Amino acid sequence: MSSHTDLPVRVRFAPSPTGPMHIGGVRTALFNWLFARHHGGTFILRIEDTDQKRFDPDALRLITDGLRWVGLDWDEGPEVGGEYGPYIQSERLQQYQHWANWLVDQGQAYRCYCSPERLDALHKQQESGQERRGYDRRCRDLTPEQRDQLHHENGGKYVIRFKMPIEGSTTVHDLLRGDITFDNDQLQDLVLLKTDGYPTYHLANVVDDHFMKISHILRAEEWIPTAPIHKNLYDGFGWEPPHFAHLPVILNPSGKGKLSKRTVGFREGGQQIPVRLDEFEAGGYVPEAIINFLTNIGWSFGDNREVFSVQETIENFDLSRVNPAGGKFPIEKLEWLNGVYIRDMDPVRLAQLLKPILENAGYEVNVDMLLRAIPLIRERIKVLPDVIGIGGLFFADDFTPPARDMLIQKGMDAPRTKTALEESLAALEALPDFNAASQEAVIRPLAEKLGLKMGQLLGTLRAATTAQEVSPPLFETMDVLGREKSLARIRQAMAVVSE
RNA sequence: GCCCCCAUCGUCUAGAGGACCAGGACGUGGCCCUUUCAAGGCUAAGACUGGAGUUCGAAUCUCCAUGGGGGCACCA
Repeated sequence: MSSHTDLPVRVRFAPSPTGPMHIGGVRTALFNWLFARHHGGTFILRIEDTDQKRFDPDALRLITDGLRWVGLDWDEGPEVGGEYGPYIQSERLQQYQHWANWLVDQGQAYRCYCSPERLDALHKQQESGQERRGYDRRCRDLTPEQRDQLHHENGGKYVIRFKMPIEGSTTVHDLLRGDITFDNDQLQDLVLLKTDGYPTYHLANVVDDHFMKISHILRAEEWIPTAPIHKNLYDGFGWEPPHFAHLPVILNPSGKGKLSKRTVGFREGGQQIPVRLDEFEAGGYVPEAIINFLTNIGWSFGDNREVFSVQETIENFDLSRVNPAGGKFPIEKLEWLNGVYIRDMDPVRLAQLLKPILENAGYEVNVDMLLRAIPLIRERIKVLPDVIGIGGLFFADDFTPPARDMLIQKGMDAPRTKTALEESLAALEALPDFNAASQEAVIRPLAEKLGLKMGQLLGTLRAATTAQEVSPPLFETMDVLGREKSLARIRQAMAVVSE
């Protein structure tokens, strides 16, 4: 065990409840979870609802449902409790207020009376010129008289800002990248406590990570610039900071920038790709494929394998195999992997997943028949909804026969097609046992007798019984369909060709 | 504008100084199988961003350039 895991491993996934789960968030959660499970540690879910403006009351449920759907269970957090709770930040406000004021008392933080309007004006001015961005520290060194005056002018409203060191530099150790050093004059006097009494992310994060005894912070790369800020906060409190590792971001597959729900990615051809976890679910991706896929972005198994179970991933997971470089979202690979998992899935479970999709498409689903059809259709399905196009034929009660063009194969005409159908019908009707093997035994010789190529005869029959250009093989299809339906469809086809 | 991170086939990646004329996977092309479509098997094309160093030796170390990404809120 490496030195950074000497302490009990406690990691957290700390989403903000502002909307649906994003696939990038799922990846962050997954890596935390894998790390915890590998080290026999604790995986904590913490809800960072400190922004009242962006709060979405549905988001908590979307997060917990999403995590459960992909199989990421948490040991402490909402719904499960734990001894370091509460795990929802809005229920911990006194904590943050206490520690913000503690810093003020220590002279490490100060009350700032600058209005949002003044700050806006300041930022606008900075953006148009060459000046340094950020707060100008106007309230950092006020005299008691100035402070009293501003306090009155503002009706007692203020925020608490941290006194960032101005000189020197701050070095943060990242487990994936080594030391990262920032000049302190680049750091801001960030707000710790807002006017409404809520903490900012920075304060809440540091206080909670400390009191929840978080050992490792595994978060996305976009947080690197806040690491020195947090380091200084830990120093200010006199607390030992956790270990940091910043995970690479997932980039848009074709567009620019990171994959986000705000800049949705588009595949070649303008097709939209899923970004939110519920979109993946609706799109017919299965959880184990999504998990396997996500582990292959930014991490690799160690040998040349691409397909492996969650259990194997847990056994193998190691931060040293995380690739610090960000990468694009390889959606084609997920489609392939999804197909792999569908082909490998327990038929009963696959049937459970497929049934509602077929029903939503208007089919009445007989589960026995679905179970028998699954071996025929599963290897033709990449995403679950593909079942409609490839397997709907088994459940069509009022079957619509194919058009003449589909029935009449290459090199054939209507009369010959009609003859072929009639002869086939007669041969099939005479079968005492209607199964794939017996059908094949009479149809194959029939092709020769009629002077047709195998592809022509079978093509016509396949069109007749499936009405699909693409379908499972003929004999197995008729076998599952049964004598009655198969023969009825051939008769329907004869009528079409006779017209 | 300033700061930070990253850099191997189209894409996801293996590679932690000699084992690399760089391996795997997806995708793409070809062939085989074949009643369509898949699945499967075989196969082909395809990359170390550039330049200086260090070294007997560099995809691997250092620096610079370039490119890509992230950040600079009373959002997280």
